[in-house]
This record gives sequence, C-alpha cells and structure tokens, in this order.
Amino acid sequence: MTTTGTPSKNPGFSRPGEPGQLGDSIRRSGLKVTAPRLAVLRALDDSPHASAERLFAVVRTELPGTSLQAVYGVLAAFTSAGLTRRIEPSGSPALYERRVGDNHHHVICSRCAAVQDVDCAVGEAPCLEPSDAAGFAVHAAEVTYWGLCPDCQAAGAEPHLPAGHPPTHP
Amino acid sequence: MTTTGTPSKNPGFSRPGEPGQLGDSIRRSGLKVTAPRLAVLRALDDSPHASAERLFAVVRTELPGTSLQAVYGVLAAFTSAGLTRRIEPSGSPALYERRVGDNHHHVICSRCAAVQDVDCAVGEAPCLEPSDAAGFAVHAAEVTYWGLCPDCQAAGAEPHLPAGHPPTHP
DNA sequence: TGAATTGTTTTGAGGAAATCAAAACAACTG
DNA sequence: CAGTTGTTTTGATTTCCTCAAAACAATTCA
Repeated sequence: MTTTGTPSKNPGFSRPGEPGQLGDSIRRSGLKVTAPRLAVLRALDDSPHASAERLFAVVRTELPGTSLQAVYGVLAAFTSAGLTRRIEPSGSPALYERRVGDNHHHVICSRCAAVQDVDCAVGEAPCLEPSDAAGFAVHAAEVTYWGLCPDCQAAGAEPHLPAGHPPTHP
Repeated sequence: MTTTGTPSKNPGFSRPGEPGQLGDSIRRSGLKVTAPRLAVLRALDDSPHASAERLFAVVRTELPGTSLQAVYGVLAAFTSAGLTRRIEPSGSPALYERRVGDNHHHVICSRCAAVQDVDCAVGEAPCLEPSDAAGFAVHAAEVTYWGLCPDCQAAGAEPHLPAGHPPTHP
C-alpha cells in the first residue's frame, strides 16, 4: 500500500527540487509536504467547501492508502496553521475551505446545502459592531445566510427551514 | 436546586384549572402539557442558552424519573412548534433558547463559551443583504459574534480562538 | 365518571462526526 | 545517509444525537 498507481510524473509526491505551488504553500506554513497533504489541498481546489468525509472520498481515489483519520489530521494541521478555515454550518458536518485571511461569509442553500462565499460587506458596520454587545470585546463576526440556491429556486422548492432555524427576516 | 422562585403550589404538575403561564404557552403551541415539558421550560428560564445535556441535569433534580432522551424529545417538539429556537455554535453542542419570533443574534465568549443575546440591528439592511448572494434567494441571516465576555476580559485572557475561526475583523 | 384515543416518555439500541494514543513510517536536517 | 522530527496508520473511544417499540399519561367522548 505504498504510493501505488500515480502513473504519470510524480503527482502525489514532492521533491525539494520540484515542489509545485501546493507544496510551496504547505511548506510556507511550516508544515512538511506529504502526499496526503497535497492530495487534500488539491481536492479542496475542486470542492471549495467540503467535509472531511467528502475530501477523504476524493483523496482515496488517487491515494488509496490514505485513511479517514489521516484526512482529519491533515485538516487539523492545515487549519491550525492557517492554511484552511473550518466552518460549522448548522445541521452539517464541518466544512473546510482554502480561502483564508479575509473575513468572508457564506450563503447556504437550505434545501441542498450548497455553499457559496459571500464577500463581507465591510466598510460600514455590517457584520461587526453589534448594537449592544453586553460588555463583550468582540473580535470576529460570523455571518451565515440561508436561502435557496439558483437550482433549487428553479426546481420550485420551498425554503424548508430546518426546525429551529432563525426566522425569516422582516 | 429546586426553582427558587415560585415556591408555592404544584411545582411539577399542571391541571386544566390552574395551569400557570408555562403550561399555557405549551398548550398554545398545540402541545400537551406534561411535567417534563414544564420542567424543561422552567430550566430554560434559568439558563436561557442551554444544551440538552445541561437542561437534563437541571430537570432531573426536580423530576428524577426523566431521561435524557425525553429532554431531547421535549426540545425537538418545542423547537418544531416554535416554542424554542435552536442554535448550533461552532465547537459547542446545540443550545436552546426561549426567545423566539424575533431575529436576534448572539455573542459568544471564545474562552468560556458564555452566550448573550444581541439585538438585531434591524431597520435597514441589518444583518443585511449580502453584497452579492450569488443568485441565492436569501431568507434569513444568522450572525454570531465572537469575543471575550466581561469576566474573561477581567481575567486578562487572550481571545483563544478555536482553530479555524473567522479571522479578526479589519 | 370511565373507557377510548392520541400523543408522550421510557428503554434500549445505534449511528454520524470527531478525537485520542501508540506504533509504524516518511520527510527534512546536517 | 543516518538521525531527528514530525506525520500517518491503526484501532479504540467519546460526544452528541436519532430511531423504534413498548409503556404510559393527558385529553376526548360517551
């Protein structure tokens, strides 16, 4: 169960000489470059908001020896190194994304769970500055929009709020 | 341990004749009034943002026969009847609150996980109209502020962001 | 009131998501 | 190329939550 397959030139591997951009960004974060890490990062490019399980499914196709726990490990290392960001939408397993460093937000389809990035409408005081923070020293604001994605709208779907979700906005 | 207030009559029970306000609100939601439901509702008054586990701990002191699954059942019934709202902060089990019907938000202490309500700065585009919703038909916005509660500030604590949390705001 | 009906709670099992620990292993260092 | 450090595997475990069937209690109707 060594790095089987990978028929072409060295896809899952990295040498100091020929690292590739993915390998570079891993190295820059102070982490060692390994095949599972490269595979996870590559999978995240295809699925920019993916769960560990989903990434595992992708990774195992090109790196069959990889375990789910390895993917969890990779993601934990990435996330604490600032290479990925983790979001935990209600009713969903945690999702990981490569877009970090800017505080953007997310729209999630309440029917099919599709996720899209939403730029933070910063400038005024949109997502930050609660009206009254009850004495809290706020340092971050996390906004999740719930709605119907274009596809589900086209399918004539009802919002289908999970129970207990925030009420429709006035 | 027991409900300090309301020391008087008929603590865990309700009769059609003398229901009490809690019983009324349950009935108004189309649910039957039972002792576990009253106990959960009462516990929620003391702990306005509590997990099922925590509510179970409170409830069992006054109603020892109650099971954890019963509490889950009660909360599910409440939530789908609109009597409680369920929130799922990152890194925490689901919390339940009685304040429903208005779209308010929450500040959560990133150190001790204390939760406070934050009024929605509604009026205009409050928690707002995402700048670009990518074609989604948005019907709800959920905002979570992360910060240090007054107590943890006083203790001179560092924010201690869970890994992968949204970055500090510009 | 008392039996029927409906809904709720208990009991027990089970599953998804994630975490932990130790041993096997691979990547960078000199 | 051997040593050191860090990563991955393997396997078990935890947490949070859900499901199903039987026991049970609250309202309804005779």
